[in-house]
Amino acid sequence: MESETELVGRWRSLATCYNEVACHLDRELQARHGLSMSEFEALDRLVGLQSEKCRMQTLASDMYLSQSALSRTVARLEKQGLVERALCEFDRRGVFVRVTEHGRRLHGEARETHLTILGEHLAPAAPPAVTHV
Amino acid sequence: MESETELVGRWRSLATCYNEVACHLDRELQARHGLSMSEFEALDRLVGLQSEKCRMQTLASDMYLSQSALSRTVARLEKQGLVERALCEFDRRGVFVRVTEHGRRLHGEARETHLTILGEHLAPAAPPAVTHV
DNA sequence: ACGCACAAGATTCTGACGCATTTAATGCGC
DNA sequence: GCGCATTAAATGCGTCAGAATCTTGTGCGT
Repeated sequence: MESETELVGRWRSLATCYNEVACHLDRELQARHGLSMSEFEALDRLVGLQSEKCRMQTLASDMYLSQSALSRTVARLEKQGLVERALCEFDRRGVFVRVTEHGRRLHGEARETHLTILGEHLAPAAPPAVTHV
Repeated sequence: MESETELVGRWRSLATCYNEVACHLDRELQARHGLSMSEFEALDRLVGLQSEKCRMQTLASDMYLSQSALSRTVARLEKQGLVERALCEFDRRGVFVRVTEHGRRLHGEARETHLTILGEHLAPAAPPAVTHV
């Protein structure tokens, strides 16, 4: 069993750590590639897929984004020419999202930044020998 | 050294975990006490202080909030009668924030919810082997 | 073929944040 | 005492997220 104080402490460090990384990630991705964190993540997941197309829904549930937020995120990506929306011919309610060549290229560049930032700001918390402060 | 994949994996689980907890926290605090996460945190820190008053600045730097966000958060809390702003007589630029009785009472109630949610959603994520989903 | 319940996305509305700017007060040099 | 750089906090503005709502399309029952 764990004391309430420890529980709260764990939560606070988790939050601090997350915010720290998220903040740097967002700032750098924006500065160097003009991408927000959500935009990068969407791109990242799309590129990581086997199939080249993906339904909106699928993406939304994978990412921690509401359906409406994803819709707008994809809209922004589309406006930048990084992804394309394509209607599904079999079920015209459905919308497929596909990364464009430009999107792939930008993702490749942004991935470097992403990894760098993670390395810099996430690493120190890593070691399994948890010297719990 | 750690593989890139692991690094990204660690980041994703950190993010998922944080979002999971934050989402539940926010939802429950809002539903049961009408407080947002930032509002609760501000209240929590204020109540936890030795002295009963605190400068805006101090609060802002403790919390992961920008100065402007804090200003607005305190404004909301004030509107609900949970805190009061008071001018500092020695440095009239400064503003003190103080929890009201009402604020203390609500904080006491919300703290229970806070702890419950943390217990439910933070605890299981502790082990380093994060079995995602 | 028609109607109706339901599903996928888009859209609208509201609220919060960050950035940049503004207002007001301090204190330092002269 | 008077200007000027600096600091504390507030505020206008643009952007983004979530909730609720709207639109369009599907598929089933008759």
